[in-house]
Amino acid sequence: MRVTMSDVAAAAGVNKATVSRVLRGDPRISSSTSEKVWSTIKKLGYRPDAIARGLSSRSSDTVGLFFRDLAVPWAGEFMAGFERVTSRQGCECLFRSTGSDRQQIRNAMFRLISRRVDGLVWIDCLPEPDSEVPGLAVGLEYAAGISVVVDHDHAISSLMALADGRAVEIQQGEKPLFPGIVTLLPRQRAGKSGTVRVFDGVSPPCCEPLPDDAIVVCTTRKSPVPAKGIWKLYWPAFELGTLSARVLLNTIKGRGVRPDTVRLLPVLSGPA
Amino acid sequence: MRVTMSDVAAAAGVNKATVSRVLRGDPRISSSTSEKVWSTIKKLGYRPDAIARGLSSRSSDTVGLFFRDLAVPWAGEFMAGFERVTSRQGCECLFRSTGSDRQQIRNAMFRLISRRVDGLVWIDCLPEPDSEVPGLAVGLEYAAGISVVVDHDHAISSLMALADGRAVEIQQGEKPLFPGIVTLLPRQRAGKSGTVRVFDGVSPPCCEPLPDDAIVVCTTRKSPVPAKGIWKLYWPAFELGTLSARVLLNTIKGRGVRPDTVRLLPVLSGPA
DNA sequence: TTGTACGCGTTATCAT
DNA sequence: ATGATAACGCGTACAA
Repeated sequence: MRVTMSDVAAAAGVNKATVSRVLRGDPRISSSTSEKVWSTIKKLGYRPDAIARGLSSRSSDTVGLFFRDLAVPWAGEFMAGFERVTSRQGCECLFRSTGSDRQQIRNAMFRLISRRVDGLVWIDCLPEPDSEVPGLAVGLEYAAGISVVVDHDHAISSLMALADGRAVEIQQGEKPLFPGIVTLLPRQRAGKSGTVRVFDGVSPPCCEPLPDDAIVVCTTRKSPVPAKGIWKLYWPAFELGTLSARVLLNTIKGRGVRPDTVRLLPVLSGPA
Repeated sequence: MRVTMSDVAAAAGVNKATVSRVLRGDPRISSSTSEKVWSTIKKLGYRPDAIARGLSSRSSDTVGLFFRDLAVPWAGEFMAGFERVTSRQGCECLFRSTGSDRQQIRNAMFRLISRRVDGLVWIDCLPEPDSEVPGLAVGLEYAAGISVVVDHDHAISSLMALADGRAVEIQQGEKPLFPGIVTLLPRQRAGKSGTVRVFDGVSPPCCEPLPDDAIVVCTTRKSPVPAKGIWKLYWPAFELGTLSARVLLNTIKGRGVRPDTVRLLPVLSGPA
């Protein structure tokens, strides 16, 4: 049988409520009682039960992550960042891969809500309006609420600066890191010879750029390192995770977060 | 206020216990009562509370995933596979990135146990012995329990078959998919000219192989597609996820699973 | 077939 | 500063 709070209370000769207060660090507990309780806690190897706590406190220190598609290469890195922040706050994370079917998404959402999640993160999909808990959109802008996104404009600026008059060509695969970024490319003539070739979601065909050319691959920090001599446009997956976690936790705690969009800057970095 | 089981019972004019039985599909409930209860459930929009259920049933329909390093490119794909199976069974998944520090790992473990997880998956790290719940090792073999791994021997066989007398060279990056596979390579002379060059965790330097050569990249299904003309050795991340989930759920349900190692075969597939 | 009553482990609200 | 006790929402023997 597991050691419960009652066991501790009995062994320490105090009331359950007192134990609870000691655990929560209630200031109006005498240091003698506190020590007594703590020592019995350690002696008995007591560990609080998060489920029971959730039942009576009506919240669970748990958040849910909804991915439209979990099977993207940056998912792990994002979650790593997210988890780093939440775990320090004693908060656990559930995840779901939802796909695009609205009904399935809602089913998944209700399941998590029945788990009393304190908040939901919607990654590359739009928050359902009636989620009953604080929500945060990641990747897609969401005018009706809070969202964290990567700044595509800044990516374009960096590329144009690198091009410095040369032509810029962007090639994207099925699952690009910067979806739709091509439409942001200015429609101007190249003033210099040479081309900046950008590969997003596809491997570059060759790694030795021609003399005037520059090759840029879009990648996350932890992806397998591409060969030398090429530029990297980092899509900040990890940072997106840590930032999302901070924003969500603040929202949950009710720290003044109003509907807004937070933008993260992708970093263009030179060849090794 | 949320709709609870008592509300449904009161509205339907029956006892809480009856509602509970209807929900669990207890056969000894009259169909008339059952219909009555179901209709009130829908009318009131009642949704069962998983936390409360967990408290009284002493289990939570939740499992935990421990990654030594969550920030690997295949993490999402693995989780997608895992989640596909668990979600169909009404089971939710928590995740943690633990790193290699033993104490931190144990802390995280105790946190999840206090959440009453029904089982734990240890991805690329060894299960702690006193986890109190069923465990499953993924990636690393774990003699003392159940593990699911990718068959490195089979990978080598496939490569040797492809080489067919040519030399085989394997280059690995910091985070290879097949760690340690180089040591499995047979130490025999090449009988033919040409080389099979294998890249695991690093991008191939060039994508147009020499006439006699063959280029192989180790990858998962959903990674950005490498250029044409090269072979792929698939590391079955998604399948590893689905299989792990099945094995773990069976273990939890106590379906005869004895200490054993399940091996998944990587697939070597020709150039597009 | 259905109702009663207690237990699950904690938090919170009264008292004292 | 601490104790007693009632929620919290559900599962489940046991009774009817």
